[in-house]
Amino acid sequence: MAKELKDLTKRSVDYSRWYNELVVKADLAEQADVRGCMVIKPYGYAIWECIQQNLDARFKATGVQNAYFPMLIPKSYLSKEADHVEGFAKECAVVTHYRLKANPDGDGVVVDPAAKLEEELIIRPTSETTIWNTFRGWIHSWRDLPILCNQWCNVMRWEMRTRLFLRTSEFLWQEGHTAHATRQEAEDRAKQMLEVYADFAKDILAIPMVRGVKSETERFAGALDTYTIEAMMQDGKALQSGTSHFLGQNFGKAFDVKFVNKENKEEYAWASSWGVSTRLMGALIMTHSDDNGLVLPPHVAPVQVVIIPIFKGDEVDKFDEVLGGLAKKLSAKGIRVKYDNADNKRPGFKFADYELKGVPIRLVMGGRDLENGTIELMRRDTLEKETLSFDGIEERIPSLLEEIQENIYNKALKHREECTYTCSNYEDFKQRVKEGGFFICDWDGTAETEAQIKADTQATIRCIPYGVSQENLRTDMVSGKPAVARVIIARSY
RNA sequence: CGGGGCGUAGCGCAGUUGGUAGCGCACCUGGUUUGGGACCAGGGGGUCGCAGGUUCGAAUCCUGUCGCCCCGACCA
Repeated sequence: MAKELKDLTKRSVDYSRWYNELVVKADLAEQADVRGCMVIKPYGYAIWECIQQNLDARFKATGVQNAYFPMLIPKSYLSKEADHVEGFAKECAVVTHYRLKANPDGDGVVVDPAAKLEEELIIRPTSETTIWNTFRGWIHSWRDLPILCNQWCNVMRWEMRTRLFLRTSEFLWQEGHTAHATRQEAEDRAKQMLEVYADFAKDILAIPMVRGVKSETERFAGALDTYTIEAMMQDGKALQSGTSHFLGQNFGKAFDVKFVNKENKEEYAWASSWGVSTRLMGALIMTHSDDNGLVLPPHVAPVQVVIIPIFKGDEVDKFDEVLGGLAKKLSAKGIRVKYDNADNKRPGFKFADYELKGVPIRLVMGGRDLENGTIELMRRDTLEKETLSFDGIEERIPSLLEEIQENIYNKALKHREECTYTCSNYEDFKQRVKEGGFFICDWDGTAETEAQIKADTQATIRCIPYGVSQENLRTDMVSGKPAVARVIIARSY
């Protein structure tokens, strides 16, 4: 595996094949038999749970509460917001019948034509419509606002081409939906949640995110503004990792959600929505992995420390006592630790396997160490080995985990910075953008220019980034017209 | 929906001018091993995607059909 991966990355011929192999071999997920769908395996799901728990706590700290809305949406709801339906209509799975019957011409079952639904139901591609239809009954007065709701669920979008974690027909996500009495409040909430996402990505996933605003063509269907966090993968491509939308009164109007304000006047409610999905798993994998497999930042690693004894025959008892005790001490410190004394796998196999799975720290003790009172420590991020005194080793682990977390983040940040360029010559741009990287360019603000760039290079405007000066704008490199914004352009997943 | 490719054991593949269906990994049994993915011996497992056709004989040739993968358009 390691060798195969190495060859692939070295040649850089097929980053996506490397990615696919890694996802499968590291036991994260596999392609389901059902078209475009994915089976998330227990190890992959453990990482997702860690993401869920941490994000959920952050949402709640901002006053958000969890709720659940139905998976099936009547077709008529979807047609109420014009832009929204246009954006999603092409990728909806539709339920038309509610019953099967025995096949009269042979084996198996067939759809019972008598069980045709009067109104078709759509499997949710996102829940704005059904939630705003529900909000109508919840919102009457300014005193009912704001409503800050989130749901963890699955959604379905019938994508033409799918890729494990990055784009599957069905995916797991959270979608937050808020209703507010004022435009300002809704807009602030959309921006606030983007910050929550960016902080989470940095603190937990060790992924540096570019925050910014989408151009009109890249905006969510039905939004007035879409805010985004964009990460750079190791091949220099961008990955949109989370979005937050200011929806204005579009859904308030479409679903007739009105309230009486403090001045006793009727007004439509203002909305935001925001989401991140299992795509974050893809971001995690493609940001940090190396030739030996996955590299997990300690804060998302289901196993942070693995302890492996090397023993002959029935010597295992001696190690169980010493290393079992160490495992207990570490887990008393809140560290997720695994003691692997299985005798059906050789040590070399275990080393390679835990590296493949990205476990941040490995502790190994053999007969020599037992005599000398030492233990070998290896950190996954640098692959460096060190022999340390066994006594007090547990004191060193927590700070080392933090150090690893930070190092992984800094590595990713450095890579992004090294692959971010400013560019004002279109011929030069066309050559270089193929190789990947973020290109900071001045843009004339027109969709024509965006379309031209996409047609020539497959690259798109990722966002108008925060933290990049918008002063002294020059001319657009494509049209030569005066620029209205400084944007990041890149090829993306 | 366009352009390319592939369907042979659980997975990855070979199979020449048509002639007894094979290899590696995984699996099972026994033994020796165990400081970087162990070795030896033995064993089980396949209507060659499906349906027709040509032929004494088809995984192989022909026709049809179904499914999957890759590259585009669509997209978090």
